[in-house]
Amino acid sequence: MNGDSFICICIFNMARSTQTLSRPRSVTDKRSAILKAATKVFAQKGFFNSKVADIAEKAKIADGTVYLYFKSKDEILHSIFDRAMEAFISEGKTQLADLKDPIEKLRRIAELHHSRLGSDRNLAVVFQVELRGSTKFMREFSAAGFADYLNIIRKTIEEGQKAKIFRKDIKPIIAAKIFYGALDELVTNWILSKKRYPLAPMADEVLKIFLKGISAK
Amino acid sequence: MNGDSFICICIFNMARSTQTLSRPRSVTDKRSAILKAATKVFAQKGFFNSKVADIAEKAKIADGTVYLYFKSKDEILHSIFDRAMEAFISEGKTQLADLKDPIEKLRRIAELHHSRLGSDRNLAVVFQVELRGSTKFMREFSAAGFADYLNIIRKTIEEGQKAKIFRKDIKPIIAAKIFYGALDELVTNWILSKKRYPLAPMADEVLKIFLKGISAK
Amino acid sequence: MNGDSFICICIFNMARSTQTLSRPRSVTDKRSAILKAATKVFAQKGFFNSKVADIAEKAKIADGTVYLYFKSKDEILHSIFDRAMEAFISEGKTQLADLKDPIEKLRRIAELHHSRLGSDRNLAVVFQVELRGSTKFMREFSAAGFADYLNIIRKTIEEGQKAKIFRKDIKPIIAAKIFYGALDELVTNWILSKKRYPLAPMADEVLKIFLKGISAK
Amino acid sequence: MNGDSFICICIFNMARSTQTLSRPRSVTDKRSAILKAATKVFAQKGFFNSKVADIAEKAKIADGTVYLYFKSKDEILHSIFDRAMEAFISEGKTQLADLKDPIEKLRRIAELHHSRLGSDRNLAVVFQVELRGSTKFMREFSAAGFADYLNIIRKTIEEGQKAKIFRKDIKPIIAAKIFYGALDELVTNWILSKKRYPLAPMADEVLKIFLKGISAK
DNA sequence: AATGAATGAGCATTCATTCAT
DNA sequence: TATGAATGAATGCTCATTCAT
Repeated sequence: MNGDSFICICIFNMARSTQTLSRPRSVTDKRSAILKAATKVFAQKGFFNSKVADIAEKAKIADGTVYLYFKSKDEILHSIFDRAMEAFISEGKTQLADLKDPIEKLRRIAELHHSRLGSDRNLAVVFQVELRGSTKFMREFSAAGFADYLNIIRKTIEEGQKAKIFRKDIKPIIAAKIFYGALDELVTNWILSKKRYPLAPMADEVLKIFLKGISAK
Repeated sequence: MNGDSFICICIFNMARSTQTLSRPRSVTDKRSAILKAATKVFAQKGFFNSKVADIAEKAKIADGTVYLYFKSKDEILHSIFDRAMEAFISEGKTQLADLKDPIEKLRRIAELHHSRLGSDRNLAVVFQVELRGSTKFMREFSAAGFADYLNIIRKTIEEGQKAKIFRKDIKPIIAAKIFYGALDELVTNWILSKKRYPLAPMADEVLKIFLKGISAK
Repeated sequence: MNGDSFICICIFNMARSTQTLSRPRSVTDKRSAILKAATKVFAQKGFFNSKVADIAEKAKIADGTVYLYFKSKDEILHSIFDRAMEAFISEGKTQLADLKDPIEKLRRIAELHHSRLGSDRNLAVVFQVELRGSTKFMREFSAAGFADYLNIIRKTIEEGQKAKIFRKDIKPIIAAKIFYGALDELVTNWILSKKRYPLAPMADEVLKIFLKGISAK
Repeated sequence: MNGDSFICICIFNMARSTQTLSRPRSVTDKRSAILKAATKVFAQKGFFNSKVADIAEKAKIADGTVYLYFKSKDEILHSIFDRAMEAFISEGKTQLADLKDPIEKLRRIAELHHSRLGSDRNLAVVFQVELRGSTKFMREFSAAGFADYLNIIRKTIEEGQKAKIFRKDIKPIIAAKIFYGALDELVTNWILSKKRYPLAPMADEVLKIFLKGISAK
């Protein structure tokens, strides 16, 4: 299943890049500008309270132009997710490729999770808050990249079990969700907090508990 | 004039209480019916896509009647949260009152968390999905009952640390968030899953990992 | 202030007494209370911005009770006009009855016009502003008591013409409108002015100009 | 104050015309079309009973388009008044500029007043009836152009007094209101009358009486 | 007569989307 | 491609009126 997903993503990336490369740079730039503007606007006002006109203004284009790049307001939200998730998973795989130790892998995942979202607050807000504003989106979200992400964690846990580093009495898929949930909650708290603090160090706290929690010793 | 008013008010109050006593059921029922209907509608369509008319229809009342019990559509969402959170925390405190062992307390919290949400899917959807659709609400949410909830967990962890059952090198407030995040993620997954499975057993999985993770041994 | 109102009501009741006597006192009182409350509310907020509930509250009765005395919100406005106009014309006729000199009659009319409206600001506001908010009402208004009022003035002018006191080259009906318009405008100005000054003395100014204007000399 | 207003109006007109000229004709036309349609609709149904949709329909545009030109239904009413009053006063000043004799000036004012309103019944209805439907508007109305108008009349009367043509025992500002009130009442009567007759000749009747009334002789 | 909870028609305004230029 | 004026469907909320008690 993991293999499948991997292939899937690869194909997807290829398809994407083909598309992207064949377009003049300005096209990509404008598309990017819209996504960036939308991320900011959605983060500030929320998806439902954001007007397409706000996005267009922030992207310094006319309202109608948005529709040359996206079919609808909904699609913009999707694209934000797609683009970020794609980059995220792709970078995750790259970073995990040279690691063997499951513990190190989980550490890398946690660090990546928090450093990524911690470095782009707007994106984080959209991920933690806006993407969850509708069951409709959540299902698609869940079905798409998110499942891939969970699978990477799950496989790592399974590897650890095979290597007798991790307990065998835990279910890898559930443990993966627990791991993800813990990381996720800290991001959400970070976003909603009035205090501004670095997110990255939080990853350690999760690891401290989770790794001991699933340790075979 | 003062005397008159006084009598007036007395009569008025009496009238009120008579009325209220003879009617409490219908008033309460109607309010409840609206909340129940709204929970269902919000769970199905999402808050922003739900019309007040939908709620009224499901509650079998006229549109305008909704506004005799709630000031706005927003207030309905708030009330759903308030009522559920209040009941949740109140029951939590009751159930924890007779427990001494921090481990048992955390177990009880986890079980309660999952059994409560697991027994009312609509409410769970609203909690997991709709309440997070806006930073605005999330902040209020966070500021209100949610903080109480986290505090209960945090204190329990602190107790465990004092009793030398739990590790001292973890920060209770962060550990509390991790615990909550883990439980929460399983609820979200349960909601979004196409498969229908009981939520309650998931609590054990969280406990298995978390308790070992924070154990002093 | 309480005393004033009381006298006011007494006068009013006397005028109405034919109708009124056949009804139990409480009925009349409640009807009056509603009209008084409505006059105040309409004067403050304007007819269209006034709620029936506001009127009921000010009259210290239940919303529904209003409809035991008036068929609709519109009818309340009508009744305010009818009652006041009736009282006004009736008093006018009484006061003019013992006068022979057309000049004295016009003087009496002008004084009455300004003293009446000048002594009840709320009523004046309703008369000058609210009653004119709809052509629909204006036509009925025009058709009803207002025509009577104009006729009294017109006849007086005609008398003066016959007595060779007033010019014959003016059309009585138009002169009557001019006289009325002049008086009316001063009332409107008085109402809208931020300054508070007595209205009654204004009548003299109108008379000074108008009487000379129509004088035969 | 009169001088100031004059300059003010001039500047305003210049600014207006610059703007207007730089816009494509269609923009101006659409704005005008809305105002014209609104005047008609308000005249027929009254402001509060008119729907924005009615105006849009009559102007042959979509409902939403109204809001590209006006911020609210209220603003439409204001604009009708502003535009008409501006044109009215501006034309009045022009026409009075070459006249010296105060009597001639008053004659011109009266004629202009009646010929203007007499030539656009819908506008007249809005002016006489709708604009007076709320104290709120009346105050603004009174504060704005209306005061200018009264001042023009007042100054003319003062000139006449200085020239010893008019009586010195009348207060110019009150006389101005009387003159205005007389003209105004005839307009209102004309509007409400079921008979259709020319309004303009009425001006003479007012002049006949008023000029004799304030004459020094 | 009196109440006031319930009704439901009614409407200003917004904003995603389209399309003529 | 890009524009932005125009569209018109969509909806939360109000409030005059009714009616069961």
